[in-house]
Amino acid sequence: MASLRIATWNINSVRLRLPLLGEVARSLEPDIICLQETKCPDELLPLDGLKALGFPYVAARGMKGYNGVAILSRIPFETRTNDPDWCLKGDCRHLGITLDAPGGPIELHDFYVPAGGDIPDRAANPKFGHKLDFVAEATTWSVARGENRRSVMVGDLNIAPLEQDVWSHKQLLDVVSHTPVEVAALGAWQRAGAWHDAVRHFVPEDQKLYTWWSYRARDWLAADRGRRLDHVWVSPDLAGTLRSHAILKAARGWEKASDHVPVMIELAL
DNA sequence: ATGGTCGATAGTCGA
Repeated sequence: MASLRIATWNINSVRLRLPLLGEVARSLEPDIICLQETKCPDELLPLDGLKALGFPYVAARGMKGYNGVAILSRIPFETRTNDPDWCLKGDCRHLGITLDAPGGPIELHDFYVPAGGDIPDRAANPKFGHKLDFVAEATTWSVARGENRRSVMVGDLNIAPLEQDVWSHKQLLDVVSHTPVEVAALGAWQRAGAWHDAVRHFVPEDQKLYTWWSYRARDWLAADRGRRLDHVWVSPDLAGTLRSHAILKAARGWEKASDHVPVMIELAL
C-alpha cells in the first residue's frame, strides 16, 4: 500500500507567502499541493523556490493581480489541456492534471470558484450571477463526463454547504457562501459527479468544521466565526482508500497568514 | 455598533 497525500490551500499570493508554503510542506508533508489565489502571472511564478520546497513538478495557470491556481507535486503528472474556459472569462480558476499515482493514473482538478460579491442577488450583483453560472457550468460538464473514476477534486469552492460548515447557520442564510441557492448549486455539482466529501468522511456532519476565518475579526480565534469554504472530493471508487485528513488550523495564526488554512487528505493506494 | 483587514496595484478592486 502506497500513501498519497493531497493538500489544498488558498494561499492568497504565492509570492508573498512562499515561506509559509514551506511551513505547510513541513507540517503536512503532502505529495501534492493545490493552490488558489496565487495572484501571480505564470512568468513571475517563483519556480525555483517552489521546487526547492521539494516539489519538482509544477503547473500553474495565473494572471496579473487576481485569481490564479497552481499545482505542486513530488510525483510526475501531465497537465490537462482541453478543459473548459469557465464562463469564457479566461480568469484562471481551474487547473486539471493526470497524476502518475501508485496503482495507476489519478485525475486531479484544482478549482477556485468565484467568491460572488456581497449581495446574494443575481440581478443586483453580477458577481453572484457569475458564481452561480460557474457552478452550473461545472455541473453540466460533470454530467457530460459521466461517473468519475480515480478522480479527486479540490479547491476553494467559496460555498459552505452544511449547517455545521458555518458558525451560525441561521445568521448566514442570507450571506454569500451559505445561501440556499448556492448550497443547492454545489449539491447538484457534487451529485453530478457522484463526488464523495472526503473531509466529512472523517468528521461527522453534526460537528463544526471551518477552513476560513475573516481577516476582519478582531480576534479570529476567540470569535471563531469560520466557514468551511475549502473542499476535497473524491470519486466513489476512491472513497474506500481514504485513510486520514488534516485541517491545518494553526496556519491561520501564523505571522502574515492567509485567511484560508490548508486542508489535506491521505489515500492508501 | 453595516464596521472591520487583507493583497495587488498604483486608483481602486476583489475578497
